[in-house]
Amino acid sequence: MLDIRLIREKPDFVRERLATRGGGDEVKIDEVLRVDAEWRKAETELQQLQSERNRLSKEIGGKKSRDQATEDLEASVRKIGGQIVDLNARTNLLDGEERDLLLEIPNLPHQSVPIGKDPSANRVVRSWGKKPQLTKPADHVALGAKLKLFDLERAAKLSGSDFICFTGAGAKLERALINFMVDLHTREHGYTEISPPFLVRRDCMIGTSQLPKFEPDMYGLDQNQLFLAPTAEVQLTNLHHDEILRVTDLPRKFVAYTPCFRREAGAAGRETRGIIRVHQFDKVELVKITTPETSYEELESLTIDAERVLQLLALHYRVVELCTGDLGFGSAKTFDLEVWSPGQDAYLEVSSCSNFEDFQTRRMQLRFKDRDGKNRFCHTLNGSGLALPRLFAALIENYQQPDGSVRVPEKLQPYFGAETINHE
RNA sequence: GGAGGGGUGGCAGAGCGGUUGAUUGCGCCGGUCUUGAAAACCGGAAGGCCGAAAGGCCUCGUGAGUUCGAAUCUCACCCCCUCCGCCA
Repeated sequence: MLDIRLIREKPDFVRERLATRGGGDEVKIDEVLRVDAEWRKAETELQQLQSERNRLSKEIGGKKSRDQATEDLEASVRKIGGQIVDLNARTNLLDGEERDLLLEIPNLPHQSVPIGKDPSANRVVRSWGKKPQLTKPADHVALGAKLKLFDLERAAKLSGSDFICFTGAGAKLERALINFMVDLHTREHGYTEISPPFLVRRDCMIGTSQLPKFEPDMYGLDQNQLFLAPTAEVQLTNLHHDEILRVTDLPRKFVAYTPCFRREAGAAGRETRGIIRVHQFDKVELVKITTPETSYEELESLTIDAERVLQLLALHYRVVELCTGDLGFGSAKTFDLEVWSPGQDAYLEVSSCSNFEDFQTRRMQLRFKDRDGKNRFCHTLNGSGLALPRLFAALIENYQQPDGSVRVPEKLQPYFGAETINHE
């Protein structure tokens, strides 16, 4: 949520920054300002009446204690009371309207973000490793079938299309990757491991800005008013919502492995083959809660923490800085990690590392007391570290051998318990 | 599913119709003392909104009600906890 004061003071600046996203959201600013002006007018009027009531009530109290008549005063207060009720209803209505509008406006891109309409304007900031030399590489679907690593047909029996059922060595590889990543981030990168619930309340989903705008993409349990979390970002970022943290407690760094649930309503055919885009997938997520002063350094280090997974697995990847038009709703700046997929002959997004600045914390009232004793909104960041199905796919494609087996990366062998994955 | 208890400032915990936006303890910040720290002592600070400012307003889970006046009384809702039952 944007700061209403910023919108009041620099509406042109806000409009201009929003326009760089290309979503047309800048037109909402006029509406917000109109409602805000109306609300403030009503609020001021309301406060004057309340002030008057307080003054008269105090006077009544004084007179009563001296046994003096108060009928006239009481009548006046009653009259003011009626006006207050009406005006209060109005300010509440306007206030709610204003908040609803603000909740649907995306974050402002950071000044450093390249301007652009679509992914073609994204900027590759670095790449690591190189593509493996493979002649006619099989893609993960073929490899998975041959080695019986997952079974999409059987998954469909259970849950419908676009679900994965890992099997045998595939299930074990998935589990090995999870443990490998969580251990790495806890032992070497200083994150605290969390194992959160997978169902979350509506207000948490609003806090991290999946709602209200993206409700059609979410799985919800109407009966219980709960949602299946689409990413552990929701749980980890909301851990401290409605709190005032001490500055000495920051930054907080969390890592969690969780399944993630996405309806992806209307997702098109592109990039959906095999296990690349599914309704449920596992992910190891990194979240940081920081002060505003350090959040951009923390974004750099968070990205590097995620990259480290790919480096240790010796997988070629590149880091892409998203342009304004490709930025997620709440993000001010994002680096995507894209791993090389020989089978797709393309790069696959396996992580999205973003700084949300105070966009989420303003929604969820997450603050810290700074060294001057002033309460300020924290900054929040998150990134996958990493998303599993795509990492899985890239891994087996990159490590496939001429004989049809898959070699297990050295660092993963202690977790997997073998050096290769062979035919049964 | 059944029965009960409770939601107050960073935390714990008083207050139960009128200078109580709130006693106190812990924690926190500043100071004195100390080589430094601890202890002790003194002092400071709830959150938010409107306003250029002066100042004003709101908030004791949320909303409505009673009242001249509500943290305090009534009702509804939300949330948390305990016990019993069922269950992994």
